[in-house]
Order: sequence, then C-alpha cells, then structure tokens
Amino acid sequence: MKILSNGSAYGLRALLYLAAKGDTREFVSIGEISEQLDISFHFLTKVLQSLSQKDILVSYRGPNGGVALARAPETIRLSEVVLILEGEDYFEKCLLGLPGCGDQAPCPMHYRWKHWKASIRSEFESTTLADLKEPELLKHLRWAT
Amino acid sequence: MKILSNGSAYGLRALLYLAAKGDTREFVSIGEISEQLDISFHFLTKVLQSLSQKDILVSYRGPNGGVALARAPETIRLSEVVLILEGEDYFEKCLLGLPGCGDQAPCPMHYRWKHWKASIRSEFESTTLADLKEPELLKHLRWAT
DNA sequence: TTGTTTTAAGATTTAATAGTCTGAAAACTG
DNA sequence: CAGTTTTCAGACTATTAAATCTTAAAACAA
Ligand code: SF4
Ligand code: SF4
Repeated sequence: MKILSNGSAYGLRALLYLAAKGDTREFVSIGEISEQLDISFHFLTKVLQSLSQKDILVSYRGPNGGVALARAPETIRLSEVVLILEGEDYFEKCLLGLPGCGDQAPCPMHYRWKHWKASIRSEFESTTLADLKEPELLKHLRWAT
Repeated sequence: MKILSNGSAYGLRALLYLAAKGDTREFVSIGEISEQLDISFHFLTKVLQSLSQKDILVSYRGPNGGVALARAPETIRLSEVVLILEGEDYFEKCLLGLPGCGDQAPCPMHYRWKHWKASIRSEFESTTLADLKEPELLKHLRWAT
C-alpha cells in the first residue's frame, strides 16, 4: 500500500530536511541534501526543480547556492506539494482507477473509498511542514521520511 | 491517489461480478467477464489464474467451463485478494516506500501514516465479497468497480 | 578573464507495470 | 475419433515510472 510515488516521497523528505535546518534562510545545496538523505542527486535535482518552479522552493546557482524554502514552513501544506509532484488530479483518482462514476453511479466500494480519501486529504491539507519538523522526529529523517 | 494496481482492481471487479451472479455455483467464462466488465481478456485471464491457484476461485476447462468462487462470498475477505494480487507485504509498505524504520525510529509522518493504514487495513480485513454485493450497487459494476 | 561550483534542462537508459499473443492442455460435442 | 471451447503457461511487446547522464547557464572567486 503505497500512496505516493518515489519522487513525491523524495520531495517531501527534502522539504522536511530544509525545514529542520532551522529558520536560517540560507541556501542548501542539493548535493548536501541528496547525500544526507541518501537519494540520487540527479533525480532529486529534477524533483526539486519542479518545486522551485511552483513557489515552494527558491533556488540560487553558484558557490553557496542551493535551494531554500520559498515561504515559511507554517504556510507550506503537504497537499500543495503532493499535488505538484503527483499531478493536480491526485485526489480525484479512484481506488480502482476508473473514470465515469461517482455518487450518481457508485460502485460497491464507493462510499468506503470516499471516506478514506476524504480523511487522508483533509490531513494533507491541514498539515504543514512546520507541523512535522519536531527535532525529535527529524533525527531519523535519513531512513524515515 | 491510487492504492491498488490495475490488476488488483480487475481481480476485485471480476470477483464482485461472480458474487453478483448469485449463488448458482456455475462456471462463468472469463470471456463473459472480460466482455461485461470491459477488461482485456488475456490480462484478466492472467489475474484470475493467480486467484485460481490460491483457493479464491476454482476453474474448469472446456465448453461450459470458466471460473467460479471457490468459497462462499461471505468468507472471501478483500484483504485476502489484495495480498495475493499485490504481494504479501502490501500492508507493510510505507507511505514513503522506505525500509528500516518504524515505531523505534519514526519519521515525521509515521504516526499519521500508521493510523490511516490501520484503518484501511481493518476495513479490507473485515469486508467480504458478500458485504459488497448489494444488487443496487452492482448495476454500475461495469464502469464502477 | 579563466576556472570552479552550483542549478537548469532535457536526452538517455533501466526497471517495473500493463497489456498482448501464441501454443499448448483439458474438457466437451458429435 | 476429429473438432471446438475453454483455461493454462509463458514468451513477447508497450507504456510508464525511476534513475542516470550530458551539456548548458548562472553565479562566484581569484
Ligand atoms: S464508484 Fe467511486 S469507488 Fe467506485 S470506481 Fe467510481 S469513484 Fe471509484
Ligand atoms: S517511520 Fe513510519 S511513516 Fe516514516 S518512513 Fe518509516 S514506516 Fe514510513
């Protein structure tokens, strides 16, 4: 049961790493992040690029360059990130991946599915990076986020 | 947000179709199922084969052959089917797809994730084919399950 | 200016999922 | 028996996701 692609997971981990570095609004190189989190540098670069294009990150080239959160962690919702990385239709997709149905034509799983999805969606929408960056938990970021 | 592969979704739809056909323990050809549910015949055949090997379906070759539920719908839990089609580690997998962590080394998402997963898992484990086969809902099986 | 560090952009390769096809083997029909 | 219908087994192809590689562009440093 995997609800996020690798790319989204990498993106979230990187954002949490940045949030954990504290409020110093310095740029952190993607090299450092990829090394600390043990993620392929090139792949992570691509993922973070799409976050840079969407006002989640700002980036800066050259020595001492890197990426930084574009906004305060309190204002970056997990749902935003996921919608960018998984596609805007992320929460529209069905349990069974089928189009053309819904409340008017519910399948046997419909109401259960709808309930689960709403619950997860609401958590994603109400949780920000700041909510997740307790230092205690972030110790395990390498393996765990 | 898709939590099942196409193959699993097809397998579940086919099982619900069989359950909906009623208690007549006749064999239903895969051709009929694939046609009614608009699923590739050959692909569905492969999916149903793995269910036949695991005591979910029984199959019979030749004219008037096909597949039938191996047990009463009341005894076939969704979790069984999903574990067969997605792999036994389905409920072990993490939100972020990472190994080597858990309660001892929780990541920032761990407890939320654990809660969601437990809820969905428990629904899959406590729901049987019989619970889903209300005729009202099964009208829409073609598009909707 | 020349060289170094870093992100940007996109082509390319690899791996996993999804789907197709072929040739059997089992069971029936006449 | 020969011919038909069906599942079985596995090779094959296609599509998508994941990861890698290459070249450029921006920024700095000496
Ligand atoms: S009816 Fe609901 S659960 Fe069923 S396939 Fe459609 S959207 Fe999904
Ligand atoms: S700590 Fe929990 S949520 Fe985080 S990566 Fe590990 S299993 Fe997943």
